[in-house]
Amino acid sequence: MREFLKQNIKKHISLSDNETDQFCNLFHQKLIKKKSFLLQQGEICKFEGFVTKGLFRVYYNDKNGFDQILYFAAENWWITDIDSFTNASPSQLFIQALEDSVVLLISKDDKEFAYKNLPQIEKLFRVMTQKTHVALQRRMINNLSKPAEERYMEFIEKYPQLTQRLSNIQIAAYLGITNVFLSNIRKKIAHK
Amino acid sequence: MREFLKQNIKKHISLSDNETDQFCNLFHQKLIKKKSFLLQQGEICKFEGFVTKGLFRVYYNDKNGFDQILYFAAENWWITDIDSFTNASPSQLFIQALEDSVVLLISKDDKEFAYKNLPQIEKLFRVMTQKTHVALQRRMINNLSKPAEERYMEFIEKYPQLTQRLSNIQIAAYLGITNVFLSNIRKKIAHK
DNA sequence: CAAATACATTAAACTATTTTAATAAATGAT
DNA sequence: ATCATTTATTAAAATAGTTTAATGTATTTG
Repeated sequence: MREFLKQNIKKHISLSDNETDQFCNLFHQKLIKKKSFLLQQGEICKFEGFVTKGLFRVYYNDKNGFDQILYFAAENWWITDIDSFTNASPSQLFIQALEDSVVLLISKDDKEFAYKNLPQIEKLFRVMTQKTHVALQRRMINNLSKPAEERYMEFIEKYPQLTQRLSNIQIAAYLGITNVFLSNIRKKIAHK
Repeated sequence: MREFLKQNIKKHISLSDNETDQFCNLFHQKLIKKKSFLLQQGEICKFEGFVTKGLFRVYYNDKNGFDQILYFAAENWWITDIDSFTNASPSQLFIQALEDSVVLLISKDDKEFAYKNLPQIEKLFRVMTQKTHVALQRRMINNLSKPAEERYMEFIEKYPQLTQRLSNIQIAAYLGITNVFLSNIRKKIAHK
């Protein structure tokens, strides 16, 4: 369903229907089964994606085997490893479906084509990257200045629907704590 | 000295001399004395800046009075609170000179003017924002997956010149630890 | 140059978070 | 339906990092 993609684009910039169509036609749909990977550590990320159904986690697996989740992407979210994609360097990240999912993917060549031929697309990605960056900056401040309990409370408040769809293991990996410690936090909160 | 700015731009995109000049002429120079502020919490950030001399810290002061440094900006680095600047919202951040400094500033209106009249500027900021975002993403992974000692070692390795110019208090605030704990780490390292 | 302020180090007590391990409940696969 | 795997919880011991406070040294500032 490219409709969701079109709506999403128009949330960021104003774009003629014609240009919108041209751009959206560069995307190809792909189905990803639960637990399979859209990207694995060491691969070069060759796509930028838009989730139309399902849920992904984008994470880093450190040398102790510990997963650190950078972000989740459910319906209407974009996913890529922007580092690997833009620099054509081996990715440090995994992108895995946590549910049976559907994404619309655009290749690097087609994106370059869009930059050249659809002038507004440059603005679209400038604006989107800015927003993503602001979000990450806010999260960075949060992570560094607030204790885990507060971060957990804010997470379930901010993403109630996502909380339902995620295991506590995943939420802990996003918050940067162990699932054991998250369990303690939950117990403490429940007693209030 | 707009020369540094021009060189910096050409590191990101290719731009005609004419366009480069037009864009660079939109910047105004400002001198900032050591310890004074380019931006304070609560203000709306009305500029995007390029440091030609000196050193700044961009930081968040949390409710416990603890400083959390988002990044440093020395010569040839850009500074702004992109959140406050793009959304015209009150900033959560302080930007303070740690040395007597000089910056080139562009206002929001002039930047909008550039977006409209100098088509390549849209690309410039898309590319720069992408790079900034990649850097922050890498730092996020680092922060969450490595202990403070390792992060400190990597910091002094990656920014040896900056290390010389910064107090350990500032470095600790960047690493997200107390200066007391940094002192312990340094002692431990010295004994090796 | 003297006084005041900022900086770096150390120690001791404290708190947040991890690690390991065991158990029970929920979910998934054959 | 059954067996295996994943998930959530709990407890106990260990570790990373904070807090407070004291001390000496370096750096500013009047």
